[in-house]
Amino acid sequence: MEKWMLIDGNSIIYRAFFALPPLTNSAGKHTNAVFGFTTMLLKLLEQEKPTHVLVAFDAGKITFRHEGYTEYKGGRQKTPPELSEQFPVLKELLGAFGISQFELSGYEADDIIGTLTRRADEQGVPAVVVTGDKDMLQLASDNITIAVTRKGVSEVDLYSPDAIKEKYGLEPLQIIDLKGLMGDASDNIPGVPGVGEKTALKLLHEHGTVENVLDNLDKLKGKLKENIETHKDSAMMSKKLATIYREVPIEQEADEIRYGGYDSGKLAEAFRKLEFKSLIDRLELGADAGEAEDAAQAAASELTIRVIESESDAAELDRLLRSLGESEENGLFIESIGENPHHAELVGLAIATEEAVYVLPFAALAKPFAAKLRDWLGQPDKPKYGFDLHKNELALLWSGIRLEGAAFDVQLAAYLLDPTDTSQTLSSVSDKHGLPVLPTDEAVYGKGAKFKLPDEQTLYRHLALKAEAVRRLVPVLTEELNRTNMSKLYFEMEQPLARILAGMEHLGIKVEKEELEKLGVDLERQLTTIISDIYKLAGTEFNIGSPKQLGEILFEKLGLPAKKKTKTGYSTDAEVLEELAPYHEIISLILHYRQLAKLQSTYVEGLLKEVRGETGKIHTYYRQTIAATGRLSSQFPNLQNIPIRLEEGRKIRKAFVPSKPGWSILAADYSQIELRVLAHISGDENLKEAFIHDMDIHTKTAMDVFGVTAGQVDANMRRQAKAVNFGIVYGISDFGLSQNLGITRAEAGRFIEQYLDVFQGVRRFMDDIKKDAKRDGYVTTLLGRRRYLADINASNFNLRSFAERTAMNTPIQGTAADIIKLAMVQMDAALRERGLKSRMLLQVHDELVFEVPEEELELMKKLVPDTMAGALKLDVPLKADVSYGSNWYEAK
DNA sequence: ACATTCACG
DNA sequence: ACGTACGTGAATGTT
Repeated sequence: MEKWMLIDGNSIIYRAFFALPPLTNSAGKHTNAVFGFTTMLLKLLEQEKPTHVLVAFDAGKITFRHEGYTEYKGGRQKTPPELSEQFPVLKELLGAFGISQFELSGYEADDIIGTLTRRADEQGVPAVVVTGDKDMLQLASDNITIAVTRKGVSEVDLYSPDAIKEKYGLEPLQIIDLKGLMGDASDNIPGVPGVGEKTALKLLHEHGTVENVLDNLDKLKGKLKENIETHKDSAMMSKKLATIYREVPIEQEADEIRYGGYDSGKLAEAFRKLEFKSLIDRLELGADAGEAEDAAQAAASELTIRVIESESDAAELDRLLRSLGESEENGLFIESIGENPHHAELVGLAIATEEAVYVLPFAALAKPFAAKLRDWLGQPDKPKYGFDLHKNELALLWSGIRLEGAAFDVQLAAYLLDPTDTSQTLSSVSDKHGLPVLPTDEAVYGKGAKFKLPDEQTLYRHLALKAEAVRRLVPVLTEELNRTNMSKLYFEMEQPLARILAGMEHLGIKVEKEELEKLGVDLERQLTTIISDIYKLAGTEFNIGSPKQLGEILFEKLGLPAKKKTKTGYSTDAEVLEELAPYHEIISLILHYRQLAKLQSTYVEGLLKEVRGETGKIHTYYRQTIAATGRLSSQFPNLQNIPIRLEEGRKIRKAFVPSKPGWSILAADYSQIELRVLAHISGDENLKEAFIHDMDIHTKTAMDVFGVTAGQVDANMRRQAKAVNFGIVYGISDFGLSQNLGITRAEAGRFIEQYLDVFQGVRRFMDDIKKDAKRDGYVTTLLGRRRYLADINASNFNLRSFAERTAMNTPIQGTAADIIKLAMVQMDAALRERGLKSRMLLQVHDELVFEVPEEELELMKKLVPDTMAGALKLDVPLKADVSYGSNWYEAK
């Protein structure tokens, strides 16, 4: 039994575009409308099971409707570019689905669909029309059902003639009369002024058609009568415009829109390009199923996989080593379980060479017979081409196996090529750079609670495929780095840094548990008191840590004025509470509670959990491939956010001590590195001058912005100038600055104007960088690090503004990140060359922390700041301040 | 799994 | 008119 499904392409893609939040793939292409269209399509295909499917599109701008009424669809906003670019994508995707598409010059999608429904009626074939437009209800009949989207495009209401009767009390064809009277703002159909849906329905229930209403005008009275009288031509024309034309000369036969189901392979490929991962999973098109599975199997079957498990495989091992000796081309993949490499469980490794892929379970690598392979891993002159070698090196180190000789790291390179791409699995990197489909780890291992290693055969095959993917990605990414001028950045900075980080992390920093415990006891005592005080003031016990319960107490029970709201309820963040402080004494207690609770849970208890029993040290894990600006990040635990701003929290730093008695903690931090970078890249003479004379930059800014002398700058002026400087670095907006300073937007705007007048080079930089970003789609740091800005040309104000601020901030923050990374590479070399015992322990964005033996203290007090200041030559001097003490707190 | 809050530069 | 400061990670509560 035949069943047709006729889809109003334009209407659905428009609705989907406005209903879904912006969505882009990693190449920056907008995909939200296509995604919405696709989910709706899949749902309806499933629900309706049509034998024929057609998507109709409007063609061209002028249709026959414009002939009588040139304003038809006038006043419409131009289609946003984010949507226009999705039309060809959708058409291509429909191709992959195997779904026919029609468009016919001079006609709209409605007319094509109207014509086909007429045929369906004539032939007695059932059809469903899918649209976002209620006009189409006029096509409903015993054969024809209209599916109108609701809630964006996620659901549809089905209208049969009976359903229309029930809802409007009208026959399908009377929908045209309805439009004639009430008009349609979106199509610029005028109708009759003052007549909306209610009135129009009342008139039609009485008289049936527009013509009859006009014939019976004498039965009406007042303003309504007058309106219809004067606009009767408009009513008739509107009716005509709303009438779907059902005689479009369509040559195709029904057979040509027959739908035989989609080809999984083609659809999977199309979804992958669009990065519709959830849909791949939903249709089980993923790498663990169907075509992709076949592809993976095919790829694996083309590989020669040699498994080395025990001493009896010694011959294979020799072969591997010979292979590695003959050609330096290889691909190394080391599998470990767990995010934290300090605790990772090693699973196994695979090495791809030109002739075969060798796989060893980790147990085999640890055995005596594998000594030669372990040697190979540790030899700096034997090149390794790997994936996340930093993590590999660290994980192996804890098993006493060294990994040296990094020649190329696919993950690190992929990060430089697009630091905003958050999916850094080998499978996604491989996919993104055009290699054949690789099963995802999730497909092979499962995720979360379901994580499980598969049988050996599957596991070995997976590792082999990954090693082979690494081998094949190396030349591709090397070439990409060349093309984007990032080779130097990669080979001279990021790759050497990876090893340095692994060394710092493995070394760790000593923490006095007793010090933290002491602080913990003290905090506990204070918390107990404060909690009972809060309960007393609230008149009830509740969970202070629950924003929901706290909100109820403050804003309902105590009746305090609610300022901000979050998605889920009242906001109770510090900013809100500070404003409420004058109203009730409970507020300051809550703020104090929050502060102490944070210290206790995150810093006392959290850090204590991370101290290794054997050594009394904490080992953080720096991640080199996370931050979009090029900064490092720190995890397990984060040692880049140890309290310092408030004295109570700052005491936490007393627990961070040197690992050897008599040594010191030495810390050096860059002074105003971001503003110095700005002075350099903007070339602003005034700002450069300020740094060349090493002036207090906030005082200098206050002098220029307020037009006063140094002596006239008071603390408040300096504070405001400091906020302006922060704003400049973040990509200034008057609103942001006004929020920060608690002043009006107009005042903030004047500050900014004043600033940009005095620092005209900065103004030029801000303007130029935005222009460059719009032209190129990315911005770069001084050393050529790139960041793509997908939304820089968006029509959505918010998205575009965000991208513009990012365009201004990234070169500044990113260049500062480049500089300290360079300093780290140089410091590491300096310590080595001079054979010093001092060790670099931590990096906190603009600060480096060392432990230093007594006899090297004098030297390091000079070497560290000099190296940091000299890391990169700028047009302004760089400056680093150094301090030291018996612990990190004292090094201030 | 997601939202809120808050610690750092 | 739009409604924001840039970049992170961890703990806790809620769904």
